[in-house]
Amino acid sequence: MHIGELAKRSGLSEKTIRYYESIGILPPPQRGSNGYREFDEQNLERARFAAGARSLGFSLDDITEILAMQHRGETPCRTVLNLIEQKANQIAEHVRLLQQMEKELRQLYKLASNFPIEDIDGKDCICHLVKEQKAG
Amino acid sequence: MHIGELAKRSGLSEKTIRYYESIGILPPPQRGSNGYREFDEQNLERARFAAGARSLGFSLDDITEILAMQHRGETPCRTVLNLIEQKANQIAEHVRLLQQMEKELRQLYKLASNFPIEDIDGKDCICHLVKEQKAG
DNA sequence: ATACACCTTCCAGTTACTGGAAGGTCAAGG
DNA sequence: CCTTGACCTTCCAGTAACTGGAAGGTGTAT
Repeated sequence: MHIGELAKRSGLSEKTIRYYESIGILPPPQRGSNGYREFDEQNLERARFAAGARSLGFSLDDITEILAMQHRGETPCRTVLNLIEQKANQIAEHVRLLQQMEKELRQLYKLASNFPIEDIDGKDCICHLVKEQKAG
Repeated sequence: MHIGELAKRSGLSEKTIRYYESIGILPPPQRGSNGYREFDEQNLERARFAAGARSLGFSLDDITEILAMQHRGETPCRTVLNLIEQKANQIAEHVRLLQQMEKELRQLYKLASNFPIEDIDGKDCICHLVKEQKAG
């Protein structure tokens, strides 16, 4: 299959497929006499693995490592399992921070809504509130 | 004050201060006879505003725009107010996606924990689960 | 004299792509 | 034969927001 079909079936864009090839996540495929890339089912598997792992939040470095392990004949499953747990924990922490941030923004909004909106230099300007944010 | 003190008092790193100067978020400051940057309280204000806005999740583009409005003598407050609301909504959506992702990862982890961990090619390998993720 | 912190510039790298230019290939229609 | 349009190619540059590091000057204390 050509790159367009692989893109459709794997969920990656054509650009991304070429990019992944350039950084070694996908192997250089066969080429037709016209220079077009020719992909087989194995390429599709690999592309789908990459797409799935990315959509779970794994970095390209993680993916490279997992694929390299497979290539060396090692079983990456335990590694993947560990990565999954790590990633889930990282996300939980990330969510915590974002929720904190959202709360602050909503509070700021509430506070600021009562302010004279044209007061550019006054202490009641929103910009002054923003300044207090972290480095009060 | 020199860059080190500004860094401490604003919460930005020295690198970041130079970077902000290079892209116009901070103005080119006075220089001492030795070439060292000399900052005043106004620079500190501006740096704090930038730090506060960044910590609320605003982009440097947002910040540039707000500062430019101030510079033009416009009152950025209404714009800032709108941005705050927008940003809060974006974050809420982001959180929703991340939580979905975390849920998927935890499910995957649970599922995978029961699998024979050394099964590299079998259908029960974690890697096969990962592949099903988006492009099943 | 030398150690040390502090400052300078500049270049390159990070992450994961995306956009666009300039051009070759293939099949169908007129 | 020509054109249109979809599909493919390569390469270069840009994104966001910095960070790291090299190579070197400055200020102060011992």
